Amino acid sequence: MSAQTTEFDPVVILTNAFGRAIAQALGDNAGAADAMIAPNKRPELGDFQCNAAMPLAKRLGEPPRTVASKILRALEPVPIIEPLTDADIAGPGFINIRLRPEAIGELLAAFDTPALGLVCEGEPETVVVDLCGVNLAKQMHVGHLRSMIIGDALARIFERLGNRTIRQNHVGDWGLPIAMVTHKLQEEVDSGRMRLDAVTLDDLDRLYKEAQRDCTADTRGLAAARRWRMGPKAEAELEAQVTGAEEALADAKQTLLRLQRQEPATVRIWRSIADITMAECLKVSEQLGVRLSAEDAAGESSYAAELAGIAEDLVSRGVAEMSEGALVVKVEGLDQPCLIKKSDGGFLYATTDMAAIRRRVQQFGADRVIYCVDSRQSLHFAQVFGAARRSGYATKPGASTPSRLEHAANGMVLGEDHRPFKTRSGENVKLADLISEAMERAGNVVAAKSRDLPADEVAAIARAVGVAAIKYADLSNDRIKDYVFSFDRMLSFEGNTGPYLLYALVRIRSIFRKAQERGIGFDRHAPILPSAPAERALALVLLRYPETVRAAAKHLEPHRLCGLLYELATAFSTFFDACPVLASEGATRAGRLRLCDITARVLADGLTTLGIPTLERM
RNA sequence: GCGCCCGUAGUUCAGUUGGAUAGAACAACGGAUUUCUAAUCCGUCGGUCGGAGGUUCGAGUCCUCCCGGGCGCGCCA
Repeated sequence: MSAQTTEFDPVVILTNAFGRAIAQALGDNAGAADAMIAPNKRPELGDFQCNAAMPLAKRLGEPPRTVASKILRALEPVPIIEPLTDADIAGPGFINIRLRPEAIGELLAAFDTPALGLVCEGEPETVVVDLCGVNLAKQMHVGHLRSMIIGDALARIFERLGNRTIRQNHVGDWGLPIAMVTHKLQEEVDSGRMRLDAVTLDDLDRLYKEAQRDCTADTRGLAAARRWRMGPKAEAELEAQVTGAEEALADAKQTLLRLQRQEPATVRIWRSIADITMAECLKVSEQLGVRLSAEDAAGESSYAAELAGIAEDLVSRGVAEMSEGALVVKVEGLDQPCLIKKSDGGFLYATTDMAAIRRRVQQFGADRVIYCVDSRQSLHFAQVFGAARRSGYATKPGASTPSRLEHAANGMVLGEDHRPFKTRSGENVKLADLISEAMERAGNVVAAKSRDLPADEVAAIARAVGVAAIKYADLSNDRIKDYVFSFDRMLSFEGNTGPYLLYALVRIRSIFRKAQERGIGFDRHAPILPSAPAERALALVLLRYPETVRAAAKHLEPHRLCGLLYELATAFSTFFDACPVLASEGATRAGRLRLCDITARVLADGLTTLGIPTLERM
């Protein structure tokens, strides 16, 4: 497949050519040696380099430069490169490779298709992406930000590569904490203090915290008061608190039972809580340009009816066993087993996750399930994945091996003080507030820089710039690491930021607008003849696009694509500065226009693949 | 106590399967605009890659130990 004449990726062409040369020169001794072709570390020496001679030399017991020389003698002519001689062997045995100038234009022309080199390889897979994970009755905060942004980007990357994706929002909508707040809201409504149709998410957030507090008995405080003889008044107060908490907890448990029995009055309250929370969640998704719909929500409640059956199934097949009164599934390689059922008969979130895996793999047909969740859950997922594989829930009907279950763990969002991102008073920052602040700040900058644009367009630009800033700042960092959130840095519009990428794109758009104004036509088949260093450099970055998208998918790392797009924007900016497009003439102008067009399409495609909005002007 | 993750320039971050002289950006300083958006470009300055051993022709990358930071560790979700 890679030997097609339409191949545009010089790495692939060189890998094949050098692979054949290695096999011919060194025979079986070389085995299936990789040609180790890479972009040249030192551009002044060449465009690419072959690093294969050194490891082969070790295996063959010959000096590496001798091996390199043999490879070169066995190398059949490669049309895209300048002829190689021993003079191109450098250092311990690097082979420096330089593309012919015309070849770069030809490769780029082969790359210049609507698909931009990204065709589906092999069978498309069904990929389930678990993202967002919002909890009922709680404001969304920065903790959800990364899961949503990274999850959406990964889903888009898989879609771009031709796979079928299913987004799943594993909503925390079940269990005792939800019952607590349901009960609390019921009390507020019953007493007439609140009207169900006027409840806001802020109200729920407050009630949630109050319910938590109501249900937490201060038994340690009471014990301490008795031990230190703090007086009858203090003891009585604490006793009343503990009694009250026990009652509240009992009420909550009753509410949970009523929910499980689907009692209409209780379900009505719960449904309101769910509706209010999900409306906010979808609003935030929409603002951020995260593709997440109401249909993608599969809450814990949707699995509740399956849990008992799962426990029975696991016991009957000998997968689960009793341990210290609880039902567990032991997982090879882990000290702690996966807890399926508490000694009091209740189920845990691991049980729900097992049910989710079963549905995703066996019902949805997932070949891969990717969890975009906080890295703190890594032990939990190791347990659940292990238990799911053991139980067969992770295996598609008729398949012989389990589907791939992967935790795309993300680090935390930190404030500039390197502590978890909070408000000054120590509260979680509401995601809605964070987004509106980004847009407001972006609006200030846009209004200051783009005075000649109409007000409504400025507002639209500000929204796009704010979202691009937030999302690019998140995506361009290594997913696994904590990252430091800074409005000033992400909106500075300088350096490695979302706005910088957008700026590169709008500058290209502007060239084409000007071209049209001046009656300069665009020939999308014009020969590309990169002669200036900036043109060569830009072309070589463009050719790396498809492989970079694939690498981002392979490693579940969107920041690889961010890095390439930043390099592309930088290469274009340098080109823009050094190579006049419209002021040039003839073939040069036509070729440069086409180079601009391809650059704009790759930039836009890359940004869209990451879920970052694009712009015509800014 | 056990486990996982992280440690790279003053700051924020890249660094591909182990490949040449570890790269950007910000900050600081100096330049560039009668020309397509200067929200830009070019240059200068800045590093014992947490430390010590080891494997290797070659280590930021792999192994061992140590230091520092974060997170997690059966009946919460």
